[in-house]
Amino acid sequence: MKELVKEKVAEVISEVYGDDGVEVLERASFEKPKKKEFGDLATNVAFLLAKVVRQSPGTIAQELVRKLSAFPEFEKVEVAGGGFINFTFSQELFSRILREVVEEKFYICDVGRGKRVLLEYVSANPTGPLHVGHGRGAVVGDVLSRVMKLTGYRVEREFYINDAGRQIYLLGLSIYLRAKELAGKEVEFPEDAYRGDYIVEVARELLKVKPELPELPEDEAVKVAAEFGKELLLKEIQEDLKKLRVEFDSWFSEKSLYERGKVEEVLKLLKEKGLIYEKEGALWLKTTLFGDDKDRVVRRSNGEYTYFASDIAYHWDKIKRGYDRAIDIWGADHHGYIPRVKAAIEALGKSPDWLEVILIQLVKLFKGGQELKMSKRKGDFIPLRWLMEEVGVDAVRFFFLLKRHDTPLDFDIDLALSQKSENPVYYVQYAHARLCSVLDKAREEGFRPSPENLNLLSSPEERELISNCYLLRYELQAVARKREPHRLTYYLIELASSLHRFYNKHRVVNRDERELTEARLYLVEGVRRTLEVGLGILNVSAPRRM
RNA sequence: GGGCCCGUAGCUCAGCUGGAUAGAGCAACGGACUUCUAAUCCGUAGGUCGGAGGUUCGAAUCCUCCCGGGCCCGCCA
Repeated sequence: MKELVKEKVAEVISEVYGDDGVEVLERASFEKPKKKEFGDLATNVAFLLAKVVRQSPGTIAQELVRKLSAFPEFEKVEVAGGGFINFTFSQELFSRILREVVEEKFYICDVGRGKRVLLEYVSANPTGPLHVGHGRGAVVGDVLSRVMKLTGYRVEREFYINDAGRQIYLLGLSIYLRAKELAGKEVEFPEDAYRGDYIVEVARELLKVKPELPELPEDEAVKVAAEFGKELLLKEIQEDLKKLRVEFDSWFSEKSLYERGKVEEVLKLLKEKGLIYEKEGALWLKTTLFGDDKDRVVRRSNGEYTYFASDIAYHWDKIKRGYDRAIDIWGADHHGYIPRVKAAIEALGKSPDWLEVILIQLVKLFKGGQELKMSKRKGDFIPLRWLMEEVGVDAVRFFFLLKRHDTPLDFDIDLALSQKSENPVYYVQYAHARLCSVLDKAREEGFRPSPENLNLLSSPEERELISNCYLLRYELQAVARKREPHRLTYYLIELASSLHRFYNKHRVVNRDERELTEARLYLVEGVRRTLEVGLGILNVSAPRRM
């Protein structure tokens, strides 16, 4: 409907002010007004036009309104607030919108224009199980990818596996030491080793297939343990993600970058550009030339490459794969890392804006008013799997999207388990179940949804519902453009709320009024469908019965 | 010390490419079930949008400074 109104406004503006006026339309807002007295849609074009044609917003608005009133799609067009133009849609237009909601994929669009986007998320080290923070990033990435696809982007989803470097060595060492311990030997555990109980489990598994491990020379044993642990833990990560209903198109191995010589290759390239120098035995990249605070080491004086080096190679690989844009989703504690990666991208000849980084803030778990603490170092962090089992995947996914990704999230486990309206997941799911129940009941009584008399749906509650359904289209656009998937949960809560409001005020099935009943059933089907689609994008179930 | 993020109702937060009288949920109080799911709805109360300046027709939103909170500043990842 925004498109339709915009079209009519463009027509009128070009008639009155010529093509200069039409340009401001791109910047103008077409929004649902906050107050329902202001009609169904409002625009601020007159304010913007005022600067171009040098007349007062009020005068311009008057002029536009005079012509816009002629269109049959609008019941009323008026000026308010000194220059806003408020549109009240005709009943005929509402009927048209509802038919689209029921019969078409009204929520998809092409604002992405087929742009290719690489979305990288989770990318947890295969050195331990996923914790709840990873889960939040996973859900944000997953839902964002779905929405971007629906809005016309070509999205590929990737998980970067940090299967090289020091943390993998430490993983191997930790498993090896635990295995020795299990074999009854005294061991000393270094400070930076992984201490979680899962390491003992991995060691136990490894001993089953390789009982001689504790007797092997340490170098060899650590290597074996690292390889074994890495694969086992990666498999567990993949299982957790599957359980969380999060998918990827590709799994990119850091180690493969070394094996294919990609790290050396990209450093050579940067060296040829004169951006790498040697100091104190180490190799440095001149990231300060591109806005970083200081230059960064890419190869340490002991000959080992840093994590940054392989990350440069990784992003170089992304660049070469030809994406229009790359989006990385990281934990907020990595924010200090952004300038150097962007610097590297610029050093490689790409605009730093090509890479967008979305930061995911901390998740804190609360139960009985008490915070459940986590700390990865000590190994007593809260595993994502535990949370999924505790509250269910629907609640986990929905709750992770209840706040903007860059604000810390307090996850209330008691609330997630509650089966009352205070729990937003139940609130939305209940709306869907309720509608299914109405449709079933109506069918039993011989009523069918019908688009024959939609003009009967003229109450404020009905008009509001129709327009809220169609809003999904614009919410998805906003989610994609701003990269803010949490908007979708807020939208669904609002839609459910307007449904419950309608339901309490109007009876749907009424034997004495067949035409109205069937029109309302058509509306009910439209709302049900919209809820189903919205929950489907969140990948949260839409139950028929609760 | 430098950088990033945040500060909106008692609590948890939406709203931020400037727009009309700043919203929701929870908590509090008062109502609505012989009728399609009360797992719901309606109403009341609750605010110097951290503070001060600036930009302009208009600022919670943009800019500057200050206050308060979190995170990051390694030849770790």
